[in-house]
Amino acid sequence: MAELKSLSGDAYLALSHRYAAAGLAFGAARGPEAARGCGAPDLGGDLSAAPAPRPPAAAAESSGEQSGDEDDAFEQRRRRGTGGAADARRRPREQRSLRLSINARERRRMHDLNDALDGLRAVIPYAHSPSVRKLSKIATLLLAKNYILMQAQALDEMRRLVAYLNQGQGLAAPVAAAPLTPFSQAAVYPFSAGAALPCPDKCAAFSGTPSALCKHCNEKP
DNA sequence: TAGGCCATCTGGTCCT
DNA sequence: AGGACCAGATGGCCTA
Repeated sequence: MAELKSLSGDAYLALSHRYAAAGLAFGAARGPEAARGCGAPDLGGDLSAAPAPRPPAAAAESSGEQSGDEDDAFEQRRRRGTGGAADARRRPREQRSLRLSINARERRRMHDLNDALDGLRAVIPYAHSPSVRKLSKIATLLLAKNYILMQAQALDEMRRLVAYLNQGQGLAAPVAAAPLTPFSQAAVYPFSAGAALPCPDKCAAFSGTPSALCKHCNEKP
């Protein structure tokens, strides 16, 4: 997991593939179906599967129904008098109904959160095959963060490349370069007109390392 | 069996 | 007052 936290953009694809294909660190042998037997309601299971069976405590869901477990827990709290200050002012029946509605709301909220996480998983490039275990919540977030960083890095590199190409074609003037640069290139235009430094120097001037996207950077000296 | 991951319940806090 | 959000506690399921 630590590797996800410090992952650079460059390493993202390789790692995401690793997680997807091998399921490293997330339990390779765990199939998508096996992963969620656990009380995981609808969203707990894999995205396309039918809702997994629920445990008794979860069966009531938002219907406001009470399970036996929840009844017991409620009774225990009532006897202990740990219902909270607001509850203490209410009649038991009222307390209970309020508690149920709060629980249902919280359940809904968590389901919405899980929906959003599923949406995030859907757009993160990693293997979505049925044989691959679903990303955990934390892995989803970390992978998404690294994916964003990687995209930003690629975008930055593309900008530099476009700027370089424009200059090489004698289009160094910002006005002439504008049609080739979809973003506000003028503000970050890397080279002054007429500056004819060797390519690796130019690339290195902005990233500190030669660009992988620049053919000159990859040329043998 | 331990550890990871998860859903749910719960009380507290903040906001409208 | 009611709803949203949060974090801690608890218990279930699964894998190594």
